[in-house]
Amino acid sequence: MSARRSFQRAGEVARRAALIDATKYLIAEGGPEAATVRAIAARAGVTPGLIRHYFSTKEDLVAATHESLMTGLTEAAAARLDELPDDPIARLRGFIAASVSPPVTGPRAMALWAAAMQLVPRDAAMRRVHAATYLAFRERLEGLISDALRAAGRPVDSATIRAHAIAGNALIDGLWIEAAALPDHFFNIDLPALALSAFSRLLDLPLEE
Amino acid sequence: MSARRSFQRAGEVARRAALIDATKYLIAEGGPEAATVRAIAARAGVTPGLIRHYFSTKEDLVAATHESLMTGLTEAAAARLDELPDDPIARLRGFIAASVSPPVTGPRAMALWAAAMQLVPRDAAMRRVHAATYLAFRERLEGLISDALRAAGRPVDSATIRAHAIAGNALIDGLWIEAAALPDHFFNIDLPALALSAFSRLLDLPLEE
DNA sequence: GCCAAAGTTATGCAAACGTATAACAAGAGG
DNA sequence: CCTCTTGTTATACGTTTGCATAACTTTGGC
Repeated sequence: MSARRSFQRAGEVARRAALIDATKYLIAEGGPEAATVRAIAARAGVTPGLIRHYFSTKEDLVAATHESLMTGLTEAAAARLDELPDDPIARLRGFIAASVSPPVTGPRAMALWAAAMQLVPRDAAMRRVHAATYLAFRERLEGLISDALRAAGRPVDSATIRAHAIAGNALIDGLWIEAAALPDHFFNIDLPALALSAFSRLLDLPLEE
Repeated sequence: MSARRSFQRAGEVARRAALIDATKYLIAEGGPEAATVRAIAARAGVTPGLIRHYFSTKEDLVAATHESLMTGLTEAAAARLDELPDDPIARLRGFIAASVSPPVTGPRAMALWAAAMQLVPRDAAMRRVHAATYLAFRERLEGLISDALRAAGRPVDSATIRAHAIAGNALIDGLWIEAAALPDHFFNIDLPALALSAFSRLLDLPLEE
């Protein structure tokens, strides 16, 4: 009786990805309290015990989920970079526009991000992941800004560039957060155009088409 | 033995307020998962059963808490505006600086804000409250920007001012969120100075001292 | 001063939580 | 075809959770 459930081995990368995806889905859909080990396992098509086999604790899984989300957002913004020409200004323009366009914008990413931010102030692992991913994005932006200014024959002072990257990063973050939180109010606003216009004045460097 | 604990009747309004305050404190300090009925009751100086006497369910209490929080934040922000001097540029400068300074900055405010934001995408009531408070803040900023530009003898185009307010609001939000989330990376950065510098370029209007 | 109403406490319970441990079975190596 | 490894399931434990219920105690009205 009670035949043991049959299964297939999926390998570490696939299983970790499945568990992280399930966690993302559940948090986005029902908040962190909906992402119980049992619900995550059920959605990933495995039994709860397997979570412990790949993540030493649930906190680990949540931290890995946040890392996946943040790197995913950064990659989404940078994905089109390779398709762009070598022109540094066009590259900066594409990066900014992609950062405030779908799929980065969208209530799903927002809910996940907000859930993670709530843990950052008091969970050391989450803080570490967040610091690393935040800085990765900012340094990417900083490099693009530096290249663009240099190409425009502008002096490149590292402290100034750093300040530009911090402010620019904050501008991007604020824009996509607010747009995702209130889609109704931003539906008819051209967010990329607004972001590029603001960046142009921020850097005193024309970025609009 | 085990003498029953003595108590005083406090009335509905006082008890409800005490329970809501306790919930706020606990969520700010330890996140929603720290706000258990037992912890809330302990902090409010009552026993857990009393919560059920004033709120039919814990969800009721949490909803009442968020409503209290949001309206409180709006009132606090509005109150600050009246303390600023008459000079439009000084008013704008003071508003920006205050928006990226304590107590707005700080992990406590961040945790509360993140807890609320996380509910916005899937809770209609929260979305309504958030929209109202966000727009109230943005319109204040828009008015201050408009006054400052007018005082500087600059043309005031309403569409442009609106875009400036959206971008400025995003910049402020992004800055205080990131500073609150990663205090270690921002503790030696003069956030008000950075914000004012960025705003100066954004508006092409000198705001620094 | 007593009585009824209601505010408050005390106790208990069923369910769900994260985690630990052991049994099993699938798939690769020989 | 067999065997060993380990990915995976199954079961269980202790804790904590939200909630229900009954007992008690304060307070205001008569």
